[in-house]
Amino acid sequence: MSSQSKNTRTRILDAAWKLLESGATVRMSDIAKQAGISRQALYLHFPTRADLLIATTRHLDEAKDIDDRLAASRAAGSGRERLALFVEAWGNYIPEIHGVARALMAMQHSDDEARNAWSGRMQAVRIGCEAAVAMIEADGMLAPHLDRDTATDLVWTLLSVPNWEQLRLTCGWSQVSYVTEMKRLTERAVIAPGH
Amino acid sequence: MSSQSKNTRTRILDAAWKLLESGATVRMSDIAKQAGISRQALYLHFPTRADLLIATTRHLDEAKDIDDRLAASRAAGSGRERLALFVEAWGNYIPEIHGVARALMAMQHSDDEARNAWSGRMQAVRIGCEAAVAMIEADGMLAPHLDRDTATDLVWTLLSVPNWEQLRLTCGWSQVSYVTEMKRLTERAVIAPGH
DNA sequence: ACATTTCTTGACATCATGTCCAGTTGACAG
DNA sequence: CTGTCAACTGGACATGATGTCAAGAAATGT
Repeated sequence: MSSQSKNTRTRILDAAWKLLESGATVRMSDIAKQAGISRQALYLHFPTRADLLIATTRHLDEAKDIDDRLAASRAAGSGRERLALFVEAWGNYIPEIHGVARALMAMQHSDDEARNAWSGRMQAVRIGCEAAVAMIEADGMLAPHLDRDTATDLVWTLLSVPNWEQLRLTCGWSQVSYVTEMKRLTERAVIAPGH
Repeated sequence: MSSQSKNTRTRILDAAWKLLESGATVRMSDIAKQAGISRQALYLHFPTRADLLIATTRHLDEAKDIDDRLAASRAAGSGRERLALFVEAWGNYIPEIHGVARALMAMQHSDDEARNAWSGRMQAVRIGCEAAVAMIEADGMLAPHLDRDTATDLVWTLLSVPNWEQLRLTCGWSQVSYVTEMKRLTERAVIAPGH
């Protein structure tokens, strides 16, 4: 892979990123134009649209240091704190990836590859949820009627991208309100009353 | 509109209903075949796919008496009870309309008409949420940091179809668990602690 | 029996993805 | 300077879905 090829690849990913960020419907030809190459050249780098979108999310993850940001919650001294830190990290990451996420979710229904890619990424988020829930459980603060899996399902679902879309875009909440309210809501969902 | 025409229309809607219920991807030609007519005849009754899907939801609403079922929560003696009854009514309605809902949500990104239709239906659900929240507020039990709109947004978001899909299909929850947990969760989300 | 509405058949337009191929350009090696 | 290789271009084409159009068949009502 020559350096020119790397440049082109990066130009494509940046172009896809920029266009998707704007929220518009993005065709392969739009991305090609934005990257300054022919539509066919896209297919020399990415065999399908799904591949391109998936590569774009990885590109974004790298650029935005998502791993580091999510890992920050590991420093927490309590389960409750860890949950709050995780909600903050993930909740503030959503808007940055929302354009790509949206495109990938829209393809889920028709494309297996896209579905697997997105579900894999969400599974990673679930692991973060589980770690916080496990710590809460270790602290003896897990709501009595919940087991760890169920509690993880709950937190994970609360933190889904569609929920962010609804509160933030449909209901018009600010990002700060969203994060604040999600911290409270996830706590109340899984931490035993009275703690 | 002759009676034969009515019959055909109904046959189409029933065909669409049945196919969508199965969860598969449904083309216009599939619906035509299932209804026993030509693909072109569909367009004599419904100008576009979106129109057909929208008509199918209305057809379902009628067949399933959704209005009566949602209205049942109006008999509640307290805000808390009203919320529980609403969660139960709507939560148990979701699986019955899920096939059509799924198709309509998938079209949202590309079709204005579909987006408006779906958003209109969701707005009706929001009104049900708001009624419950208003009664809770009147009972003096609304969580102190929430106003009525914000609390309604929260309950409404918790009860969204994507959340149902995630818990029920992705996480494998039973319908009973979903409803039970949603009752608890919506309560904890909007009712002041200690009540 | 006639007229009108409904439905069928088949051809066609459109739009996006993805494939194929012949030819061009640019960099680098000998 | 020249030949080679890889990346890229341009154009044509296949596919699959929605939606349109027009000519005729069939059923229905009067």
